[in-house]
This record gives sequence, C-alpha cells and structure tokens, in this order.
Amino acid sequence: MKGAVTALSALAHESRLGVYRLLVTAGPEGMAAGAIADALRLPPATLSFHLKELSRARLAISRQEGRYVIYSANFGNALKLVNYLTENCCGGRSCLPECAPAAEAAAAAVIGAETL
Amino acid sequence: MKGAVTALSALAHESRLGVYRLLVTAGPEGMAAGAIADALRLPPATLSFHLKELSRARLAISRQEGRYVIYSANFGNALKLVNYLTENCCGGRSCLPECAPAAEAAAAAVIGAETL
DNA sequence: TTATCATTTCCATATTATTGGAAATATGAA
DNA sequence: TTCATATTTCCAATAATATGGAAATGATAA
Repeated sequence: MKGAVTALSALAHESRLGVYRLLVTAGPEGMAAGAIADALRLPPATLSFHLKELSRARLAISRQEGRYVIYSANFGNALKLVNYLTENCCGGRSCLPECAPAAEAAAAAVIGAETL
Repeated sequence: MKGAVTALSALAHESRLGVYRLLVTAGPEGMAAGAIADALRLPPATLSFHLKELSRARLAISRQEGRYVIYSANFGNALKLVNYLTENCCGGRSCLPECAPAAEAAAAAVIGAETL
C-alpha cells in the first residue's frame, strides 16, 4: 500500500509520467538521461530530480555505461502496481458486465507478474 | 495525458487509494459515503474532500439514493488508466523477456476497454 | 412542521512538492 | 594532466494539497 502510493505519486506528474512512458516505450535497453532530457525538453537539474523520484518509487532503474547513466523502466514493479489497481474487483464474486473487463485485466496482470 | 495525471494524483494518497480499492471491491452497486467513512475511519469532512477528488478525477461516480449518496468506482476510466500505463511497451517491437508480461497485460486491458 | 440523519461546505493551518541556474562531481578523451 | 561532456547536488522562492471541527445543506420520516 505504502509502495503503491509512492509509485502513484511518482507517476502523478506530467514530466515524470512522460519519462516513465518514454522508458516503457524504450524497453529494457533504456535511455541515457541526456537523451530523455532532449526528448522531453527538460533542463538537466529538473530531469535529474524527476528521475530520482521515479527511482525512489522503484519504477525506474539506472545503470552507468561509460559516462552515461542509462535509465530503464522497472517493468516488474509497474506491473505490480497495475495489478494492485484492479485486484479483488467486485469482492471476488462473478463480475457484473459493468466491471468484468477490469477483472480480466487484473487476471492477466497476475499471470504476467508470476512469470517475471 | 492530463486526465491520466489527474487520475494518478487522485490515487496517490493513502486515504483515497483505500477508498478507491474499497469501491473496486464493492463493485457497481457501490457504497454510501457513511459506510465508506465507517470502513476507513475517516471524519466526514475529510472523506467528503477525498470523494470529491476521486469524482473530479472520474475514478468514482456518485448517485443519490434516498438520503444516502452512493459512490461506486468508474471501472471504465480505471481501466483506461491501467492501459495507459502499459501501452506501447518496447515500442511495439516484440518484447524481451524482461517486459513481455507488461505487454500481455496491456493487450488484455485494451480488449477489455473495447467491450465497455 | 419538526426532528433526525447524511453529507457537504467553510476555513485557517500545516505540510510537502516543484523549479532551474550555478556549482560540484564523474567519466572518458586528447 | 587538461579539456570536454554527462549528470547530480545545492539552494531558495513559489505553489499546491491535506486536515477536521463547526456550521450549513439536503433528504426523509413522524
């Protein structure tokens, strides 16, 4: 729960959500901080602050490569968050049509998480 | 994007995330504000503030029933948000093992959203 | 109407997040 | 070593959000 709030807070900002989605798109190879800054037109100090927030929330991972710092999405934790938001839909009873799709997504997310 | 940030901000708070998850569990029938207050031990003024935030973010819907106000989760929008967080994983290329589960969850969420 | 219960609004206070220039640090190249 | 590039830290001003008691509003029943 605490972790979910931290992760949601990290994503609840236009710049950071942009960074996160860029990293999701980039995949496990990730992107250098400078490349992210160029893509989103953020000043270095500002981006660094946001990257630190995403890392603190365990939604991003960094590694050093030469003189670059490469950031990538933490897919496992992102998926846990997504699952947390849809789990236990309708108290486990069979869902009414209004929410059945949420239950499907939750089930798929659980399966995905287990294979990580 | 703006909507996603609003929704994430709404969820990025311990009390509101608790309310949202309670409503997801409750299903489409929803719960009266007072029942939510009892379940989460929140003072009426505080809960009202948070319910307004969730409604403003379109994650909760309210309806009047007698002298009760019943809140329920907005499953459609919650699912859109979940999908937004996982879409375009690895730029559409076939995913490496590290992120493949995220792509599966995203695909399932998209299918679910279309049936709403 | 009058009483009762449910919920929201008002409000002042307290807390926390965001910004980006300039300087510091780190890595590798010449 | 000296230079160039990449990233982070420092900092202080600004802005947004959370809290809950008390009063107001809304709805129904007696």
